[in-house]
Amino acid sequence: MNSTSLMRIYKKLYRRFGPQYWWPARTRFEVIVGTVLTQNTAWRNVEKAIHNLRSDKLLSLEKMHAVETCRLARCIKPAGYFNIKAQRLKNVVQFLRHDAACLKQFDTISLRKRLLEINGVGPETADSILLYAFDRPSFVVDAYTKRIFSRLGIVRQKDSYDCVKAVFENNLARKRALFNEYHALIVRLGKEHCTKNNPACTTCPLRSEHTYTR
DNA sequence: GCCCAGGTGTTTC
DNA sequence: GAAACACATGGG
Repeated sequence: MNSTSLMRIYKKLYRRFGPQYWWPARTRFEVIVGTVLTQNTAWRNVEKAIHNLRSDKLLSLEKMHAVETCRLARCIKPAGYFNIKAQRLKNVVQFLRHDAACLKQFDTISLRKRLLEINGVGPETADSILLYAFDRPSFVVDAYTKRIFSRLGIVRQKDSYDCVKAVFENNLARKRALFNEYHALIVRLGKEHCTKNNPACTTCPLRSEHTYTR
């Protein structure tokens, strides 16, 4: 594996799919809400939950802080795990209310550590918040990333989150815009070509990247 | 009815 | 550490 491979793959995806304009949300706060709601959940279900939150005018830091957790849970029901996610949203809101003002002074690594201290914010959620809400160059690894790049022989399925993240961050220019577009394109590819029971297909833009050893 | 989807925390070994 | 389990809805 080398840096050229990752950029070549990126360019193939970009040529095929074009810009993805991520994260799909109207505000930074909505981005953060989405990162929690989409945990192990199909995005279409997250959209229903976001719609409910918008209808109930809960898509702001102070409104979400003020609302009762059980009402928040009812609102986000379509996104699944609603009791847990309602509490997780409350935890994130609490963090933002106390620390939003001084977040700018932290470097990306320190900010990531602070985010990971929030119960309900794991590495992927933290990186998504950093990249898509805070404009920090922190590469996001998700299930699609592992599935696609392990099939390409670039990482292993058993590799840790931080290991896969390092492969990308150490072999790409540390640019927010690149990390943003790359992850978005991986998700686009994953949804259309790399679901669990669809390991390879003739229209996959990366079909020529597979090395078949036997 | 079963499998899957842009994870995370807790428990247990 | 890492494996097993709980958390839950909606679409294919």
